Amino acid sequence: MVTIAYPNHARGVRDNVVAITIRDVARRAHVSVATVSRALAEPQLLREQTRKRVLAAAEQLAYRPNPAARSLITGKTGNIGIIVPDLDNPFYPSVLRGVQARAHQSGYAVLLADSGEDPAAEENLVHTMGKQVDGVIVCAPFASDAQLARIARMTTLVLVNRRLSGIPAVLMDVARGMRQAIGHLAALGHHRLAYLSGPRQAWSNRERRRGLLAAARSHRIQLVELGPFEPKFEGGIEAADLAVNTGATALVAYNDMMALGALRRLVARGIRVPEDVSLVGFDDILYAAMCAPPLTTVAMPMEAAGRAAVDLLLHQWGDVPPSADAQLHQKLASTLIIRATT
Amino acid sequence: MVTIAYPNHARGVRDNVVAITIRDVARRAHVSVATVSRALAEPQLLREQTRKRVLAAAEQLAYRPNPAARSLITGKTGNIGIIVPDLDNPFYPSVLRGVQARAHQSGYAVLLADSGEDPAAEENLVHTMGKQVDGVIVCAPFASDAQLARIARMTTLVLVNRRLSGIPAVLMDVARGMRQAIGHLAALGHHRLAYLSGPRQAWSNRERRRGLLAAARSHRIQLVELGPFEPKFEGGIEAADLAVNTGATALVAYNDMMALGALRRLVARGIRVPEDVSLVGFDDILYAAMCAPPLTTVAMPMEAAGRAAVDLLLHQWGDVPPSADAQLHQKLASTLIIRATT
DNA sequence: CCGGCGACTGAAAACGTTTTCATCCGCAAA
DNA sequence: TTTGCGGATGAAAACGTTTTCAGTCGCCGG
Repeated sequence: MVTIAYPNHARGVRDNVVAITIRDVARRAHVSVATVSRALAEPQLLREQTRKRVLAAAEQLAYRPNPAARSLITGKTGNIGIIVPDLDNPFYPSVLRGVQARAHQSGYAVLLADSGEDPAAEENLVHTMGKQVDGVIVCAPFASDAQLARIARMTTLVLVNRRLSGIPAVLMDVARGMRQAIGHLAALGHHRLAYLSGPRQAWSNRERRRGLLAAARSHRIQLVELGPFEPKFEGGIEAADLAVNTGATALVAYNDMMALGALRRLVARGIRVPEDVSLVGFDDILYAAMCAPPLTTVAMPMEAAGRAAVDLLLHQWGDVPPSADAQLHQKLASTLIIRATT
Repeated sequence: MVTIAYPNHARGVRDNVVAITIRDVARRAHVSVATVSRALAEPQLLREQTRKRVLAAAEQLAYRPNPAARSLITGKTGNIGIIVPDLDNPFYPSVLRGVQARAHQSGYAVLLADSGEDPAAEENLVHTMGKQVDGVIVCAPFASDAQLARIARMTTLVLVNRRLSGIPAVLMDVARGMRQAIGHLAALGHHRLAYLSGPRQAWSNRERRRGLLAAARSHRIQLVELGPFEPKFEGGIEAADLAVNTGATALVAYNDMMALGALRRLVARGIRVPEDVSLVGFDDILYAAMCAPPLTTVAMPMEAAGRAAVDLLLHQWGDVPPSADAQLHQKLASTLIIRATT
């Protein structure tokens, strides 16, 4: 009789690997499971000799605690969730990057969800993540205040780019960047500019618009508002077509994607940038520096925002308030980056 | 005596919400916990009357099973992990998007990790994710075969853009796109072209190079290979500078980021694209369509790859072989997208 | 010599599920 | 009437940890 050995991958690969538990380590180190647990979590409670013995045993067996079992009893998961509206917008991968880096650095894993810009989905996702995470970072330009408040009642929450009373948030000081931008434009001699608006309901659009209005007033610059447009390349194209008829000599777009669309459309129509029309974007996504001509834009510290969001979570947990500033709202500065479209 | 009510966020917000368990539901429905469990997992085992009663109770209490407890006993987590080398490269957010969409659709959550292009980190991350996930999707251009094999022994694994015997993978048929690209270039009258190489060790670079060699030979086109360069915008700039001296009339870049860099550099040096030099990229990232002139590129089905990767995981688990093709390696077609740089 | 204290360790409970096994019931077949 | 059987349900074990509580031991002060 011949036994045929199947290649590993024919069956569930790891089925042959019997998971090794805390009990195995205990047995090998001749101690109780409690001692093993302590050796890993609170080494100072153990005699040097015992601790070493346990640690050695754990090492030899390549022991890894089962997170489910641990989570079951501690109520902590060691995970943080992040919900983004649209991974296609380069803005979000950037904050994601910051989140993921800081989280791993603090020993947390990251659960990602893409809401597809649907506020209802956002709330659902939080439900689904529910007990899987210790807290959630939410980028939700479209969710209503009520929805966010409900979410905050279910889990520890940090908002990104959205201010809501009582909920910790990472905000970006658009006013500052906007002042710089308008000042820059005014210095170049522009008197009339058009704002290419993003979605009306988007919190950040309202915020940027507000900053723009204030800055324009103080510089006595005429302001035309166009839109709303889809906050994407296509939206920018559409916006540019409308903008050329307004007599504006400078365009400020809701975000870089739109600015890029506008730029391309203007060039296609034979309008020179920046000679005929100046253009300013928002965000400073990677590609802003890569297009031709490179885009003048107000840089948002996206990665820093991601890190700050994680810090705010840690802070709420009293885990490790890494930067000791106990602010409810963390405000990050935005800066105008002058390139070649102005 | 006056009791001061602290605002919710001053303490752990959800501490006041006592988690409701399967026992609460059982009590309210006047059944045992076993019955509740069955009502949710195997409804057909219960009398209609009982089932309804339990479901109603669960609904009223807004009961959510504790995933940790469930995972502890079933050994399944309902999570899948994905490891990407660099979120800054728009390629990966795109596959991430596909992964996340398909995963959620199948009831799985997604754990994300960014390895920072460090193969050692990749292996570590898999360890860390370990029992947190049921399987892992890995985009690891730099990891060694041995490393990947080790990983495959620890968990269910699917590779993206990397072929390794015995490990399920999602591959992209670069040869096809490459043939189209070279055919296109040949038809335009090019006789001598330069390949702007990406990192030598990167599996996909070797693959693309191989496809290019074959295609060039069959079209009797001279080929100059430059590099390796950093597979980023800056690398493209560097590459362009070198390429202009080779007498090549067409450039094929390892990826779009490099192509974009090259494009910008060529234009900056007064070299007209495509009149003086043609340029072909790889990937079809979002920006490829947005730059000026829009980039001709070989489109990789990134989002589809993400979805396919999840399918391969499901398939290994026998969970729901959604598309019934039981292939070990899923090969997705790449297609030349002709825009304005050729 | 005794009482007590501090340092160290073990036994066992607890976390919230799923799953096995046993029980109960009604009904059809003998 | 008995026997057996299948369907519906419950009791309890099990999953792998952490944590509480109760020891045991050596030593110091009285």
